[in-house]
Amino acid sequence: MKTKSRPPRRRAPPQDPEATPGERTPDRPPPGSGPDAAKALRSRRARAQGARAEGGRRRPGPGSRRESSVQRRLESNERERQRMHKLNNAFQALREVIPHVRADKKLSKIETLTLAKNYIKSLTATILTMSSGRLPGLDGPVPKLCQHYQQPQQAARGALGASEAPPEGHLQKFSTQIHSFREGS
DNA sequence: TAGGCCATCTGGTCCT
DNA sequence: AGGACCAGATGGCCTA
Repeated sequence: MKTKSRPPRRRAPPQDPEATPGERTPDRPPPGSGPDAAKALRSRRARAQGARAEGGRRRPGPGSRRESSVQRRLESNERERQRMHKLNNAFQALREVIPHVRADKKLSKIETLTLAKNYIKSLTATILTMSSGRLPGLDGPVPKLCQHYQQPQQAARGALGASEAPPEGHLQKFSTQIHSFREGS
């Protein structure tokens, strides 16, 4: 897909904080309408959505109160932006420690998470394999790691009836995934 | 042009 | 009460 990282984009100028989402694009139906609305109302998300769909624009109070609420919204937007920037920095830090083949191709977020998960699994499997190889004088943290990973996971497998890949399977899966990402699938 | 990915805005809810 | 978190909505950019 993407072959190179893009420069940071600047979004369109901020919307009027008093405008409801439905007002932004008249060509899309307001959220919460349609056959799924009744079911969705039960969830927390849907309740929020429903409130928005009502289009109930709060009557702004006197000028100063309106201004302060606009100000609060802008501050809140800024905090949210900062929060997302921190999240993106964390994603970037994660990308930098995951080995992948195409250094010029920026991993997407979902690719980063998926590769990281399988990378951790493969490293864990490697450690477990090595530590079961009767290394002399090995009584440090590795046997503890063995216990930590083997016991709960076996218990969980038993409980869920799930079939987990053998240790070498993780490495295989990770390597396969790297190559599939390289090929852009 | 469609689809994927992303940044940003937004309002509800949770947490301190 | 105020900030953090969350997820839906929206629109821009890019590639196939």
